[in-house]
Amino acid sequence: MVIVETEAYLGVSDRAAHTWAGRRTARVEPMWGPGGRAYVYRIYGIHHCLNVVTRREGVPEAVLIRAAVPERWWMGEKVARSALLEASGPGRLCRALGITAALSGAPLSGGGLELRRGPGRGFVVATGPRVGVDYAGEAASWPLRFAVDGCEAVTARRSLRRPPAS
DNA sequence: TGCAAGATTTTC
DNA sequence: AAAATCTTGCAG
Repeated sequence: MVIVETEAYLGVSDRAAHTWAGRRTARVEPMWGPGGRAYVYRIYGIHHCLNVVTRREGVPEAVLIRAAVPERWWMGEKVARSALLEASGPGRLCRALGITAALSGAPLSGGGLELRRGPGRGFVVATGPRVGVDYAGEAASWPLRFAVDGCEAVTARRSLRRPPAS
């Protein structure tokens, strides 16, 4: 799959982050570990969400993976609409990839998960506020969501903006 | 030990 | 627009 939508969560100063104000519980422990590992949590009792821990040990920042598309579609081939949207949304993405909380803390290479640089091809990255964090006060308006502009598998496209024309 | 709320998805 | 569904975190 090729990741097409992400959100950043900025450690202890980000009210929308699970590690806001230095929270450190068993659930978020992988966030506090070294980068390059997964942080997976269950949400609403039903779904799972996958994050990539990004910083060094002790700095709990991560990127939430919200949507991905099949490589074949990304390379221009046609795929069924159901397949295109199979990993659209953080919960569906985890279900499509078989990711559960059991993988929280696992390395993103060699540990059952494989994350690598995708085929970058002159796409436009749109930005906007993060989804579902209205409770986070000012942080709710921070433009920390990033997505491939115009991609149908990207969620909540209404709130996304293209970068200023160059 | 109990309860309110949630980084969502699906259906009415 | 609202339910489904249950874990986490915090209060007591």
